[in-house]
Amino acid sequence: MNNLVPTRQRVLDAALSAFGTYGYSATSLDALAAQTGVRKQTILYYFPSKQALFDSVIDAAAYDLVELFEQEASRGLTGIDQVEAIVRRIFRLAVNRPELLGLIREVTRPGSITAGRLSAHVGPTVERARLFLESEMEAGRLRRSDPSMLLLSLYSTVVGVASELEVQRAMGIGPSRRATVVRRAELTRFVRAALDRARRY
Amino acid sequence: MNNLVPTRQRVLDAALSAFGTYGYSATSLDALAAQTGVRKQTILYYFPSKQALFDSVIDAAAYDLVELFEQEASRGLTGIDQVEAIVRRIFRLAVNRPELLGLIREVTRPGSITAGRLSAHVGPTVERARLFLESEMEAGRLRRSDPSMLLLSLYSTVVGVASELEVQRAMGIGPSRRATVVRRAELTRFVRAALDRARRY
DNA sequence: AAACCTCTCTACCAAATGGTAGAGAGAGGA
DNA sequence: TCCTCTCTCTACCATTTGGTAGAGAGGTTT
Repeated sequence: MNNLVPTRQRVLDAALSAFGTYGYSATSLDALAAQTGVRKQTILYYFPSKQALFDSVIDAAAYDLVELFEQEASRGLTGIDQVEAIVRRIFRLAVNRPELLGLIREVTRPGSITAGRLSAHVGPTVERARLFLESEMEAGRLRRSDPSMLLLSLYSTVVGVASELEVQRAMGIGPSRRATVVRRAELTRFVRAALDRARRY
Repeated sequence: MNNLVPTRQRVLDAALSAFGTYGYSATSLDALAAQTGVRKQTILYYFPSKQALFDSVIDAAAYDLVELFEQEASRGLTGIDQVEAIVRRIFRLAVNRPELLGLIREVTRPGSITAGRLSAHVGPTVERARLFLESEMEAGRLRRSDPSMLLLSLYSTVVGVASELEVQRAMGIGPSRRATVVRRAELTRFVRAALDRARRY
């Protein structure tokens, strides 16, 4: 069929999308096969089992994430500017590839099977981010606090605001282009306010 | 068996726990039945289908949530103090009943089937929270911004920090009692910093 | 006692699911 | 030409899943 993209990659793409949107259990190999325009056994030719496919999907997603971070971090910004640049990047990611963040949610859920795999990939990048925050605090460019905790707060806030579409709907925030822009602007202000070093307590 | 708690309630409890931890698809009625010490058909006697059971679970969870909020909001605190009280409450909830927040995640996921049901229940409470933030901004007790967006940011941050255990592990934050206390304290500082009205831009 | 209601059970079932076995088609090298 | 390797297919299978049908036990009402 579509020979521009090799079958294996097409399966991987469809799997990322489905796992990230509906979750591991709610995604069947048959559905995946139908979506890819191939038979289920073709999938099982490239990936020995559903779990193996999931692992490969995680690997691919982790690669994309790490690359995104390293690329953004290599521009040499400092303090809040660097944080804001990352926030913008994640936001764009949430708009363009919501399944990717959905997949992370799926992997990091409490009852997850494959907990450690993602951490193993992104671990060094997380550590790098932590060190960055720490040194920026040291240099007085960020409010002083526990860097790990700050990272966790940032992660929760950014990924949540960027991807919790259903919650947004419940809060009366539309999915329009304009609302998205406002959302990002407000998120940036929120993060800036939380990070700014000029505190009085 | 356990006749202190009626069967229907025991099924509901087990279902909330399982759905919130593993998700809807990953939870089978058989597993639920085994956990409750009852046959699958007994479950289907009380709830005509799996989906109906899920709906009932959502109703129950929404009731608990709304009650928690109304109770906390009726104490008449103002400004950041009120926000902080709610944050503490949600944090306690995340520690004591993590499945409940997990269930919300499950319901609000993009590919969710039963999206509207939860919103219908918590809608008025959300609106009340929004009005509170708005009036507190008006009174100059909170940093001025879009109340809906602020609510979203708060929600994401608090629920995330409170319940993203796996992410925390990846960031080197242990699950110990002490770490939990630190986590809440840091979260409070983060939120306070973001909400405090004394901004310079 | 008879009828009824509430609750839980055993016995099934059709469909979907992840996975196995192996055939066939096509390309390329010997 | 023949062989081999890569890839996708058809055919099949055991298990699990949500759900139906209906019996039986125990209590309450008539």
